[in-house]
Amino acid sequence: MPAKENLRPGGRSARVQASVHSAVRSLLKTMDRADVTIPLIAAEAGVTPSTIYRRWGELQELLADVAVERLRPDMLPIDTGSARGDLEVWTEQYCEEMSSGIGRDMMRDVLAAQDNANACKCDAFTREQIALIAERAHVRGEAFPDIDAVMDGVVAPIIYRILFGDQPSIERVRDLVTNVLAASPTRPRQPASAPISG
Amino acid sequence: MPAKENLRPGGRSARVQASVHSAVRSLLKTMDRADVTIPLIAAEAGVTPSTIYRRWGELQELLADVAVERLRPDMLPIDTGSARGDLEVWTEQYCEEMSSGIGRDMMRDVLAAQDNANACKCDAFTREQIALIAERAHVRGEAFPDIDAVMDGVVAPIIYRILFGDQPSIERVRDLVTNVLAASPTRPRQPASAPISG
DNA sequence: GCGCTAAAAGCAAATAATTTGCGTTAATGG
DNA sequence: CCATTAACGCAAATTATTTGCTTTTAGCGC
Repeated sequence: MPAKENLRPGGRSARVQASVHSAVRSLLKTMDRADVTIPLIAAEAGVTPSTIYRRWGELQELLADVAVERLRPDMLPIDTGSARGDLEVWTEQYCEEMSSGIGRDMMRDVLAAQDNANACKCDAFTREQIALIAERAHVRGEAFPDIDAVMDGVVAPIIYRILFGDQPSIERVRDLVTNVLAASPTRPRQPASAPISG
Repeated sequence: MPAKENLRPGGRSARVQASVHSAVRSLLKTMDRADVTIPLIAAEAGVTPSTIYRRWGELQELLADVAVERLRPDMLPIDTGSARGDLEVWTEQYCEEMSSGIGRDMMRDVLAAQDNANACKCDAFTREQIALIAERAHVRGEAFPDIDAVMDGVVAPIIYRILFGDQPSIERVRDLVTNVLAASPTRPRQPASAPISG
């Protein structure tokens, strides 16, 4: 159970959490993640190791906790004037960020933790960004696919490739965007009239 | 650096590796993975802990090593007589296996390791299975999409959802298969849409 | 504000995991 | 069969983790 923003968000507790997070970020900048230990973080943060052990349990949870904060989008998707442009630009940026060494590491930290709440959060962040683009498209009167379609057609392939070895090229990313925009123009979810049994 | 099948695959070394792997599998059956430690595995396997430390470095690598073996497909994709049937049945089975508690854990172990060679292996396993289905389709004279298209359109969405919180429903899995078969009938890579009757 | 309660932090001792140096075993190659 | 050396076992040294207890302080009713 990562403490995070539950239980007693007041003064000292919050200060300790901030200090620990900051220590982790700082250490990860200068050393290999394999060499980062809880006692080291504690020293850097100016707290005792047992505080970290009691709050986060193990290094993995703490790293996931820090990573998810860094994966939180810090800006609105760029408005290019068109849905296609918005999605293309956002996707390329997202892909670049995630396939960078830091992005990969953060994603791994989030997925490696026992608690998958952080992974869900990352998914939610991404959906929110896409929802913003979709909303803008709607306001403009443009067609835009379902969020799930974008997740399946664009986000999932990018993440899969990053996690399982490949680095998606920019051309492939553009293809993914093209395909998802071509496939489901505006309808919520209606795959086809198929002979559904059961 | 997981030792695995490099360097001196002979008698004793191989025996130790097998014993350690078996010990890990055995322990994971009866206890929570959070409680599995290297000294415990060593005791179960009848080796000294330092042997494990020297060969695998850390628990995470050993777990990844064991997990990738369990993720290796142990049978050919079922031949249903048609490409669609083959892909549907294989996909459903794959999805079920991966979204089970054990499948999830194994995938997490593979992704959590520093060394991403194991993750690449998993990807390769999946591609091989799909290649077999594709080949059968080819022999039958049926259209079949590019392997990459299947990875992007079917495998990636399933894995993404499993990793990031959702469990894909069987209906969605069927939709994914339907869409990928409809989209790119036989050509390597052509995002165009043509009403083709197979 | 003031004190009460308990959550969270600190400290230090106890326990457990990891690393390391060195001697031994046994796979590999000639 | 012998030489070479990777891999193992053992045990001591180091480092990380857990835990019992004390102290600090946030949250809350008055």
